[in-house]
Amino acid sequence: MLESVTIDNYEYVLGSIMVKGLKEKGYRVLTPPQVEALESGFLKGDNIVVCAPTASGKTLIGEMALINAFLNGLKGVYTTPLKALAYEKYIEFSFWERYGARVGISMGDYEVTEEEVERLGRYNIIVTTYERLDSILRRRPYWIKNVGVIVVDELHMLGDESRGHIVEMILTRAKTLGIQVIGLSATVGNPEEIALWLKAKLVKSSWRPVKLYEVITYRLSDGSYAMFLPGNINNASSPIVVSDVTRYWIEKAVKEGFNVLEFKYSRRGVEELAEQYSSVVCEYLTSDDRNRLEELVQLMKVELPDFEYEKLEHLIKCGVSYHHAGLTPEARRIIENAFRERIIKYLAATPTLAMGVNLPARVVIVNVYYYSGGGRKKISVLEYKQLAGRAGRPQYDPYGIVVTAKDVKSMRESEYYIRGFPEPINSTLLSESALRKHVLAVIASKEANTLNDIQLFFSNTFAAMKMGKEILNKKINNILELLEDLSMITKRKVVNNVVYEATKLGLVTTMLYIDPLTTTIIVEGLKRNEKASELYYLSLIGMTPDFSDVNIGRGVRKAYYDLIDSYVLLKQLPDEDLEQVFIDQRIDWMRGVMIGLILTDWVNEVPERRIIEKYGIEAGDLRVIRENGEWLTYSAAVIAKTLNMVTHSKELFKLVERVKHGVKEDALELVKIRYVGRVRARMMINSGIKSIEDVLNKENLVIRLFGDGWGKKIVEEARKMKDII
DNA sequence: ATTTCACCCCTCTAGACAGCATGTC
DNA sequence: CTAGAGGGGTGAAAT
Repeated sequence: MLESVTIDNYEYVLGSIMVKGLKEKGYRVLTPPQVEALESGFLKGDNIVVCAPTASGKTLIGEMALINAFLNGLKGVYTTPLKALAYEKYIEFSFWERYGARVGISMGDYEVTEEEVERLGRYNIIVTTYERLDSILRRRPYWIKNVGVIVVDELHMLGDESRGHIVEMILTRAKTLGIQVIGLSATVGNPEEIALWLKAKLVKSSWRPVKLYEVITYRLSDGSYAMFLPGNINNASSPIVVSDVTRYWIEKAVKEGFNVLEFKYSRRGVEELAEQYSSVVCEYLTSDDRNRLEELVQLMKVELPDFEYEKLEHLIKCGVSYHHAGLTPEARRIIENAFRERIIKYLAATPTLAMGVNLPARVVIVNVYYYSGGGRKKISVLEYKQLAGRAGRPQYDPYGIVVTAKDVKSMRESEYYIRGFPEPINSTLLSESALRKHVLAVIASKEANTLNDIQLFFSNTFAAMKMGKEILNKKINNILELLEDLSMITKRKVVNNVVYEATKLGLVTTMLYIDPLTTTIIVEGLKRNEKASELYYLSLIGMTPDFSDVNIGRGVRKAYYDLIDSYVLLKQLPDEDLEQVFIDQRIDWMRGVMIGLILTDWVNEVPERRIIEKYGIEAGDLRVIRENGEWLTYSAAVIAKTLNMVTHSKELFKLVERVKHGVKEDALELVKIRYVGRVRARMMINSGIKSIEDVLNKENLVIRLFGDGWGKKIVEEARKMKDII
C-alpha cells in the first residue's frame, strides 16, 4: 500500500493560501489522478485532459485551476452539461468567497442580456452550462481577455450526438483565444487524440475510491441467470444459477442493509421493474423502515401533484421506486434523497440518474439493450462504464458490485463490457444541423467574416483534425449556401475574397440561440396568414427542430386524426405543404400538431391532470413542453417583430406570458402577483376580482377565498406591486 | 342477443440545453 | 437487423 499523498506535500505548487482553503474545506489526502495532474504542472498554465473514473476526484483538479487563476488575478470558467450540476458546483465553489473570490452562475434560468453579460465581468469564478457558455462566447464580452482558464466538466460529452458540437465550439474558441483548458473526462477510447487536439498533457488513471467487482451475468435458455460472483464474495469461480438476479440482490441487500440500483433504457421498463419488485422488498421491511417510509409518503403527498403522488404511493410504501424524466424535478429530488439515505432500497432508473447528481449504490444492475429507430441495440462500453461507475459509495461501502448485462444471453456478451475498451469519441460538428448553427454564429458574432477566416476558424476544430480540412471546407461551403438561401447571411465579393455578413434575421437567430431552420419554419408559417389562432402559433413552434421530442401516449395521435383534418381545413393549423418548403428537410408536422393541442389546452386553463390523461404524457413531460413552448414562442415573437409583422408579434408576446403561466388572457395581470398561479387567478376572477386594483379593494374577499394565511400574503404581494407602479 | 376470449396486428421504446421586447402613459 | 409487452380490433365461442 502506497503511503497517501497529502495536500501539504504540494504546498510548493499550490501555494499557502490554496492549501489553507482546501484544508478548511476538509481535504487532506490527494487521489492518484490529482497527484498526477499536479505533477504534470497544470497550475503553470498547461492544458490538461484528465481521464479517470467517476468519483476519482476530478472536480478538485478543476477547482484548483479556478482558484489558481483567481490568485493570479484572472477569471476561471467552469462549464457542465446540466443545470443541476452547474448549481451544485456553484454552491461548492462559493466556499471561496471567504477568500475574496466572487463566484457567479449563468444558465438558461437567468437572462443573457447585455447587462447579464456585463454582470459576469465582475466575477472571478463563473459556473455555466455548455450552451450558456457558447452563447456568452458568441457575444464576445469585453472580459473574455481576463479569462485564465476554462474547465470543461464531462469532456467526453464532446462525442455526444446531440450536444457534443457545443463542447467542441467552446474548446475551439478557447484554443483560438489562447485560454488554458482543463478537460475532465470519463475513460474514453482515444484520450491521446483529444489531448493532441487540445495540445494538452494527458493524465490517465483507472483509480477508484472504492473497489469495483464486475459480475459477469447472462440469461440461460430457461430464463434463469448465471452469475460469476467474485472470489472473495463466495469463493467460487464457476457461476451460480439464480432464477431472478434482481431478486437475489434485493434479498441480500435488504438483509445486509445496502441498496440496489437497476438501470434500464425505457420508462415503461423501469416502472415495471419497480412494480415487480415492490412486493419482494415489502416482505423484508422492518417496522422502523415502515415508519420512515410513512414519513416519506407524507412528504410526497404535500410536495407533489396528486396525479403524480398517486402513481408512486404504493411503491414508495414498499421502499421501492422508479426514476425517469417523466417525473417532476421535485419528485426526482425526493426519490434521490430517499435512496441516498437508504429509505428506498431498490430503485429502477433510466440513465438520467447516471448523468446527473452523484447517487451511488452498493449494487448496480445494468441492462444493456435498448430500442431505437425500429431496431434493438446495445449500449456502448463507454455508456456501460458510466453506469457501472455508480457502484460503491465512497466511505460507506467496502466495494461496489456491478451486475454486468442482466439481459444478454451469453457469457461472451457480458465479458465484452467488462474487458472491452470504451469506444473512441468523434466530432459531431459536421452534421448539417450542428454546422449551420455554428457557421452562422461565427459570422453573426464577427469572429470571422471572410471565407478564409471562417475556414481558418474551423480549422482549429476537432472535426478538422479528424476529417481533414478539405472535407470540412466543402461542408462549410454547402452550409454557407444554405444560410444564404435561408436569408441568414449575405455574400459580397471583395478582390480576392468573399465577405459574409449576417442579416437581421441571422443575427436574431444567433441571439435567440435557435436553429436557422427553426427561424425559417417560423417565418414561413407566419407569412401564410395575417393573423392566426393560438393553436396555429403553438403548432408551428412545435414543428421546429428546436422543440424536443415528446412521448405522446400510445394511440393518442391516431385518435386525433379526424379532428386534425378539420383544423387544417379551417386553417387553424399550418398545412402540411409547409414541409415542402424545405427540400430535404423533414419537419415534424405531426409532433407540432400534438404540441399545439397540448399547449392550447394549457393556455386555456385545462387542469394539468386532465391534460396528462388526455394525451398520455407525464407530469415531467408537460413541464418540458411548457419550457420549450415558452422559449420558442418568445423566439417566434422576436422573429415576427424583426420582420415587422406587427400583429403576429403582439399576439405572440402575449402568448409567451400565457404559456408561462398557463392562463387565458384575462388572468395575465393576476398571475403576476407572487403566490398566484393559474388556479388561484381563476378563482379570483370567478369571484369578481379581475385586477391588482381589485385585490386591494376587495381584500376581505381575497382572504375569504384563500384563508388567513395565503389570503393575507397575496394581498400584501399585490400591495407591493401597486407601490412599484 | 350479449359477453367473453383467443388471437393477430400495430405501436412504441432516454434525456436535456437554449430566449428575455416595446410603445405608451 | 437481433424484442417483447400492451392496447385495440376481430370474429367466433360461450353464456
